Amino acid sequence: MSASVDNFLKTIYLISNEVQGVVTGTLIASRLNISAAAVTDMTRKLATRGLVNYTPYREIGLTTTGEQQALKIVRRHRLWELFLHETLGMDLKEVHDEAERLEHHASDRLIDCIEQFLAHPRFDPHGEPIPDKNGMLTQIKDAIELIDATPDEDYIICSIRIQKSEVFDIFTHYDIRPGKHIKVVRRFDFDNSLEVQINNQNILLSNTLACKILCTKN
Amino acid sequence: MSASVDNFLKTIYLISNEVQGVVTGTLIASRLNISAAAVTDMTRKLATRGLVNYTPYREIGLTTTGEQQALKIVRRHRLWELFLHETLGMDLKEVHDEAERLEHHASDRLIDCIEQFLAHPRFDPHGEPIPDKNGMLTQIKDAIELIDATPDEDYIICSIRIQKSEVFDIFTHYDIRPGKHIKVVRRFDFDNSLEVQINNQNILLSNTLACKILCTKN
DNA sequence: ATAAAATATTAAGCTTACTTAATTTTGTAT
DNA sequence: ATACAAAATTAAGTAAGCTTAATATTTTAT
Repeated sequence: MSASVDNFLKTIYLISNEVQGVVTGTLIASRLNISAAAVTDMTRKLATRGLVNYTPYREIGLTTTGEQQALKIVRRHRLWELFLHETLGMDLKEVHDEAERLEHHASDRLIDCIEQFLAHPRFDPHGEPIPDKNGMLTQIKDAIELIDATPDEDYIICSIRIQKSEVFDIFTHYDIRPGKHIKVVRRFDFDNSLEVQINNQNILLSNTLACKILCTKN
Repeated sequence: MSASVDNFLKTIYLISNEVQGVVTGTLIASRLNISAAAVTDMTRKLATRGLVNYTPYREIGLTTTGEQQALKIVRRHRLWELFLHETLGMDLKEVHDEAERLEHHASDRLIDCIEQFLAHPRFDPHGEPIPDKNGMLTQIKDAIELIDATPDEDYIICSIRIQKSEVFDIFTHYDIRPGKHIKVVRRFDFDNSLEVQINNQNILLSNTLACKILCTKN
């Protein structure tokens, strides 16, 4: 698979997994910064390869094989992002573009090495789930707000809701971010705030903050 | 620069740095697995870009700019090889092919991160010198055999001479390999063997073994 | 010195992944 | 129902990086 094909499949996958994600040619074109004509060309080609379902003038969709391929690229992308950020200390703003290129040029073997090195992470640094080798991903839709977590059980943070920079600073300060383990130690009913354990520290979180943290049972 | 151009310049550089390295079109073609015609095409193109010196039917050479470019790719290749082996635990046999692809697709920024992560290494896992950001490299020709090292001074292993597998096993066992720091603690004149310090251990090396280790002063 | 071998070049053509411009189809608003 | 806008398609063309086959030049061996 070429990088172009990879990106094409990945883009269709990502669009169709957005809310109201309708995969139109113009949308693909604008995401990939190519012309609509190029999209038609590629779509026809990938249809003959059995990777996309295509009827002229109709919506474009992935076949099962196509989706598997797309998930493989998404997996590669998210593992690279996490690795670049976590291991090599690259800034969150830098990792996307870098991963965008590396995802096409690492062998399966290297991707496995990275996954192992990172101890089989389930979420990338943006909180997006990382598909496993079989394309399975921990659904964010199974996630709950930390405020609803069962006390004393181990959770993993999936993502943190879009936030103002001051709120962002609090999370950064306590190193509260996707992938981290977290446990509710105590609930304070009088103001619905929580005492949580994370990074071997106990921290008090207001109700507002606790609602911003999405997590899944470990 | 495209990957094709990168590889072309790198190949010329590597050939011309071999013993009796005469850069002929057929040699380039066979190293890159492309036709001789493709080599002529590329050579003409790169000549107009000022990267190679070209006179039809004559030997091909790099301009100063071309050599700088080549050194940049060599640097990337060797840093990747070391990183894949050292950090991600990939086998020495696997790292070349992997680095061969990654070298073209990492940003300068990522390469710097990797270099920093590895603490500015001077040799790759095969013992080849890694060009620094300015294209300077620690010359192997400045290297001496460990047997000739001044006692109590700090040396860095550059490379280890081609060896039988049993000898290889000894070096592997004591983790004696390129990039490692080593110091001669004592010389035994009666059999020209050495006691050396490496990896916080003192080890006895026969004269035969000590002659296989090439090193430079730190 | 010259023929044969080795090497390099030229010419023509291919594939991939695009482009723009013109045309067709579809969806929508009245 | 129909006109129009939006979207998709087709047609023709481009650049990079190759290929093979034919041709030219250089090197080597006698």
